[in-house]
Amino acid sequence: MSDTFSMKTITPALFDPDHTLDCGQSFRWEKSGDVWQGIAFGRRLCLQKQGEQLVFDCSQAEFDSIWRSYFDLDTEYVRIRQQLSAMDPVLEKACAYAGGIHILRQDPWEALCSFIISQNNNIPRIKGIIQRMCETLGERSAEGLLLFPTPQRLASSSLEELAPLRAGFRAKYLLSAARLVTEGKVDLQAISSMEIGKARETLMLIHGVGPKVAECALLYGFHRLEAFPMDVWMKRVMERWFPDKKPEDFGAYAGIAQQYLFHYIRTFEEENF
DNA sequence: GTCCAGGTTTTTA
DNA sequence: TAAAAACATGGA
Repeated sequence: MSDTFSMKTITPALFDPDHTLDCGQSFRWEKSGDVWQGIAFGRRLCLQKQGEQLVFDCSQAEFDSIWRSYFDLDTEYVRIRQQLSAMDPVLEKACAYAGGIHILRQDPWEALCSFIISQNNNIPRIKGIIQRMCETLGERSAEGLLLFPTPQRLASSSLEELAPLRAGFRAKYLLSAARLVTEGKVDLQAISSMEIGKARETLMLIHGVGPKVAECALLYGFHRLEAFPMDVWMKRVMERWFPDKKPEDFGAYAGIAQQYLFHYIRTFEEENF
């Protein structure tokens, strides 16, 4: 954080980078000291809180063209939280607890790969595999930043070439994704505007993409806020607090409800309330 | 050594 | 069809 000239400071309503960048939706952000650092859409960003303010180490132009959208700063989370809170007392608590989380607008391809890797895996290892994937197959930007590998680069790799990633059985799933995407059988552009059932069906053409990974890709990669990933934690949430509810009962912002509840129960369990 | 990790595929009954 | 087991890897 040096050049004050290129700083962009904002005071967003309750947006919390700590919650947002460390809640298991993205895997290329690291915090050292008070500063978050990460790469997205070919740009690197340093970000830190200063009291109520949020300091972005970038120009106004870059903030407007990339980060405003990436951090989803124009979605009305205050209104959405009010709407969700009114639905249910537990959801109200989750909103109060985890309401600083925004659903990032990540690159669809990167999010898809990330959640293929996430299956039956833990977060430190997911981050490691993605890091090695970038080091092994990613190109460098003009500024020397390590970019996420393209589908084309991955599709032209053999299983042996992917061995250094130590992705285990997931390596063949990544290849399937890369091949179907480059062949156009899974058209990421088209998925963005598909009816959600059709979008799920299309993503699940990939060998190694089941309902949960498809749902994560839709929520975190395509910003489909009605998507509701049902993992082991969310199954506990549903059994314990919403035995008579189904994901679609949470409405158009089910995905946000899911993210808040996920964060809520995980902390809840860890701290042994 | 055993268990587990934001699941999916394959095998078995 | 539904329930187990297998799948790679590494940290606790």
